[in-house]
Amino acid sequence: MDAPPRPPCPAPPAVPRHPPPGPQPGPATGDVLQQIMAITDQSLDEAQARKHALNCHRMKPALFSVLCEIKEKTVLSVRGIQEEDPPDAQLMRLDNMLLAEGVSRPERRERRGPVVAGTATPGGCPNDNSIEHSDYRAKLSQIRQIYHSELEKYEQACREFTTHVTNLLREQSRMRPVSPKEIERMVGIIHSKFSAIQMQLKQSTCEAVMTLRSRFLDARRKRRNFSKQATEVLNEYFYSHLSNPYPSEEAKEELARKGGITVSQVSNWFGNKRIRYKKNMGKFQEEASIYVSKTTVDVTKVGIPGHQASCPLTPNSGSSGSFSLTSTGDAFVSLQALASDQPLKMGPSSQSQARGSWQGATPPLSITSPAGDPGSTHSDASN
DNA sequence: TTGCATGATTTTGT
DNA sequence: ACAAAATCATGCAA
Repeated sequence: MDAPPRPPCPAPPAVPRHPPPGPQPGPATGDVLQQIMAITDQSLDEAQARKHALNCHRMKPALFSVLCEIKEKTVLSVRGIQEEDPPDAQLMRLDNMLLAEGVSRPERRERRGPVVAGTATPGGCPNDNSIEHSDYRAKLSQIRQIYHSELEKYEQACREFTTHVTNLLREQSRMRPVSPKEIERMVGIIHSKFSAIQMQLKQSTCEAVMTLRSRFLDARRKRRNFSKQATEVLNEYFYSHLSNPYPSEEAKEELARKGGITVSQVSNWFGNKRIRYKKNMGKFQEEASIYVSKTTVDVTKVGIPGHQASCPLTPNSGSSGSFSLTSTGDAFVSLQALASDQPLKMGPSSQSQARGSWQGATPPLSITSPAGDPGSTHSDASN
């Protein structure tokens, strides 16, 4: 039982001399109650004086303790109903997302390169997305700023309101029983109300970030052509493995690293390339001759084909000896086939299931005449 | 403005 | 699950 603070009271008695109007319910308490009720009708000064007089009334302590007792009972019965709710899962989700998006943190000055771009790109892949990227960052920063300023506002308002209510309750505790616990509870209620508002803020911030993301980072909407470096690397691999243009996972990773693109982009590229090449080989004649001859030069420069270190990009189907020697020799195979104008034949083990569909498409390229008109030479192959 | 090139996604087949 | 095929949407040169 916590006794409420009592204001200092110099003179004990001083019972108001007002003659109570009407019939009296009790000798002294009725009188006091009447006076309390009348306070609201009086002027401020008069009420203040009356308040002081009541505070000093000899019955006040007794009355106060009765009030305390009654209140304790009612409050206990009320309090059992609603206790502090469990940590909100929704709020946690929002917090996590804001943290992940970098909105929760005040402001970070990180100057890191893109995630996909490896450090080992000698040609230096110019970040195609830099413009969009900075635009995105600017917008994100704007959102972050708004979020933080609003959050600060809410927090300040919450603090002010809490202080205000606390003071008010402390003030009132002189007149009615208000335990510190109750003040605490009230503060808790205020905080929960304000955190509900904060949650709304977080929610709308999340929505804004999502919209921004979809607008700026949707790769399909913001398609950028690959850098020359990337195209070069991919084409080199494609034409040097023309008989089996299915890079293994490791090969894809290496290609991605060399080209400064992602592995899935490599996969996409090969998917597109295979289908488009097959559809219209004539159109790719020139390109093919360029890359094949390029690889041939490389091969001659490197020396004996078949040396693993000379070309780490081995096709995934090259598990047996046949591919260990064709990693670079693939160009040779192609060349031989091209020279003899015959479709390429791979080892039986290396050409299974899906690859079969490619096998028939392997072109009888004639790189001996790169400038030759493709339409006349291979019009049959184009469909 | 238009048509083609090209990267990404979706659908379909195995 | 993976690849082919179809389709979408954008980039870019003429």
